[in-house]
Amino acid sequence: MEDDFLEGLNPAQREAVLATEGPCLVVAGAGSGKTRVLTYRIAQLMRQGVKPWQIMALTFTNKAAKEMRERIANVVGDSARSLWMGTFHSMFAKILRQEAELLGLNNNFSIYDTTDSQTLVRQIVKELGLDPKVYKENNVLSRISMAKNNLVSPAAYANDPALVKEDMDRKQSEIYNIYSIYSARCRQASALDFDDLLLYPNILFRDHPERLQHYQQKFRYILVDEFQDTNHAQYRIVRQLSDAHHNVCAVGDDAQSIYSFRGAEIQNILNFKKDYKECKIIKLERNYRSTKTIVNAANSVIAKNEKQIKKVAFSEGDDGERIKLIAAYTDHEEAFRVASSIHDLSRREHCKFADIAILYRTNAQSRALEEALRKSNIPYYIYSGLSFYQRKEVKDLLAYLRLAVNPNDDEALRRVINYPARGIGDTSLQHLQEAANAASQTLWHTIEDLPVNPPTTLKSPAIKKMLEFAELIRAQQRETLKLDAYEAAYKIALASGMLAELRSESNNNEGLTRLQNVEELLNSIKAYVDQRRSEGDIDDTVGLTEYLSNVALITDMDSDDPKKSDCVSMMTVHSSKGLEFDYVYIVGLEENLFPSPRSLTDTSALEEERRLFYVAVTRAARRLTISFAQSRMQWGEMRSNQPSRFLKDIDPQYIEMDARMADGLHRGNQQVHSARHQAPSGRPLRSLSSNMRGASQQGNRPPANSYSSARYAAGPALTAKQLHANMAVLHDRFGQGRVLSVSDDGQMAQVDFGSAGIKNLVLKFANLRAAGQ
DNA sequence: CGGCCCCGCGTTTTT
DNA sequence: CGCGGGGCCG
Repeated sequence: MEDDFLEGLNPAQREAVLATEGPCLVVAGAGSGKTRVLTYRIAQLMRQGVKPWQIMALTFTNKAAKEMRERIANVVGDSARSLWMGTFHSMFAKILRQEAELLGLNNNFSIYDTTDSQTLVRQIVKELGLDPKVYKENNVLSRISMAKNNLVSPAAYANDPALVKEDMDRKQSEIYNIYSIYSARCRQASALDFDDLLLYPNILFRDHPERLQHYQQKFRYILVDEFQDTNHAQYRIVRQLSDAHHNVCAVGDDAQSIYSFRGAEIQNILNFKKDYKECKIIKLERNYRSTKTIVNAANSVIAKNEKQIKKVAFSEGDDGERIKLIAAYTDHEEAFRVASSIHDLSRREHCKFADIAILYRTNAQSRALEEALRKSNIPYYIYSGLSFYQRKEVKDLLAYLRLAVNPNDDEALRRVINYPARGIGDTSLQHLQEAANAASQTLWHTIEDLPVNPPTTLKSPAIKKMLEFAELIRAQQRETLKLDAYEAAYKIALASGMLAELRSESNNNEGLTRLQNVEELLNSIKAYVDQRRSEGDIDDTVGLTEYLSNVALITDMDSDDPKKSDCVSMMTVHSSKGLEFDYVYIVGLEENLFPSPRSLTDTSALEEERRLFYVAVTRAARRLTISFAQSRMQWGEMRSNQPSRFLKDIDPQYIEMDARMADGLHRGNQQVHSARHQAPSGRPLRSLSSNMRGASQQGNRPPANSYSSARYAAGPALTAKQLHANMAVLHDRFGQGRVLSVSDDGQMAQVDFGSAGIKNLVLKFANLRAAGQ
């Protein structure tokens, strides 16, 4: 077994696994077995006797962390659980909760998501009487974010002539002021935004050297995945933490750096060898994913970029087919020809839909494609921008939960103080906010203070309603202490009136979906509680605080993969990073779309767009098809565009032309090389055979580990009336059980599931069925 | 206070 | 075209 350990790794991979001491940069091209190297490297460390809690492995997505943890567990077993492995944000949120006191934070701090931050900025802009058109929240927020990423405090911002001048030039001279108020408000509310989760560790290390030293000693080995995507704050954290032992391993691919608009700095990977003088550089250049054609074509594209680490990706696979081009007149036609091609692929080559992906530059492009796939009865799955956790009804319930844990969370309070409607309108809320601002207090404090200190602006009915609301929240706070997260959440959903409100609106499809989403959220909380309990590392209740600190950093990108439901995957190129598919369609290769219009004036932005295209191309394992349309519906009008310059970047020997293009029917595509042409692939769509299920799913997916399958299980769910003690029942997850008792109100039942334990189930969601003999 | 309508605006988005 | 926010009216 010991000897087998490194078997199946190529020399470069092996070197990367074994170079455990000292700084090390692993330049890992697309499909080069990067996760494998990281996994083995960690296993190797543990074989050398390093304890799992001395290793910190940082990723950018929960998904990547989860995948790696599972793979490591396969090699080293249970001890993988003690690794510090996760996203930058979740690892440092955990550390910040431990160090809260030193930083003047509350350890039950809330985490503001982007929407919370936006609302807060909008609110501040309004309060300052500034023009919201000049101070658009995303604009302002990206300035604030930039400042935080670069560790620039509000005071330092105001005193930085360069920053001030930039703002003056853009006629946004008040940004420093908004930033300052924004920070103060977050602090008051005991809330950290995403950037704070990276900023505060830096503050901790700066102001409390003994804590820095502590963590330097603790984390003897640090690994960072996707290093090309680190921003300055993350870079500083890694830099400082590794300063004692110098055991830092950065893994990444500069060619796949596509998040500069979020503050990622490609320089961090490009300069790594300057920053860590004695570092080893290992290049993983063999691509195990794609055909020679695809790898070579991708190389020819990326070669057009100036800024990069020189490397030669190569494939030992088949030559494979040349890249297919589809030239369409309109986006509509493009979509139908892609659908037709997918249909052929499935029928002639019997490939699975799950092995097919359609990638686009912008989410808006999915519409036409959806229509075409639906009409062709091709099942598809859209990785939508709007995640489950961003839906209003889900955020509303989460806001109640946040309040129960941290009532000073002003954004949460603002969100639900009048939902369901309890007669506290905008004006009252505004007056409350003014009073709060005058006293430099949170909304919650101000409400609690109302009996002693009522602002003259608030009328007594409004005050009464606010106090009632406060009592509701206090009651939840008290309850919460005794209950697990699921029980607490369910109580809150009931007591707040949310469930009643949603039920009353569930007579149409939309309303029903909202209700179901909330039920789904409750289910997922239950699943979370159960899972944590089954892991056994939580002895007593898994409370709301625990749950909330996790949920804030989760997106449903992390949950299930569409591969298991055999659907064509549709997503933006950005979301496709890290994934692979046998058959890939990249659509919309047109100027002003891909590359995007904003990138055209700036070389480095254009290089990033090219890297984005490189990412798209390298998702394909076996066959790549690229399409573009002469004109498309954009913002309600037809616009025409030239084929993308990136098509010209592909070495023509790897391209096979669409018949129609080769015939010269297409005008304005002189930039695209002609090539030997083949039989036409753009046959018109006929009505397609329809024994496939056209069950397209979209958006609105349940979170991971949810019981979503329960709803589709056979047999009607049992109601309280049908249940009696000792009755045998079936549960989708716990299996067969025996009813012990039903609660008086008929809402809950206690069921003994034998080895799975005795569970208190809420009948409405438990979906119990009679155990058939 | 709350609902409805109209206007403005519109990349990408791991956390 | 489709969404969200602000304004206006009941």
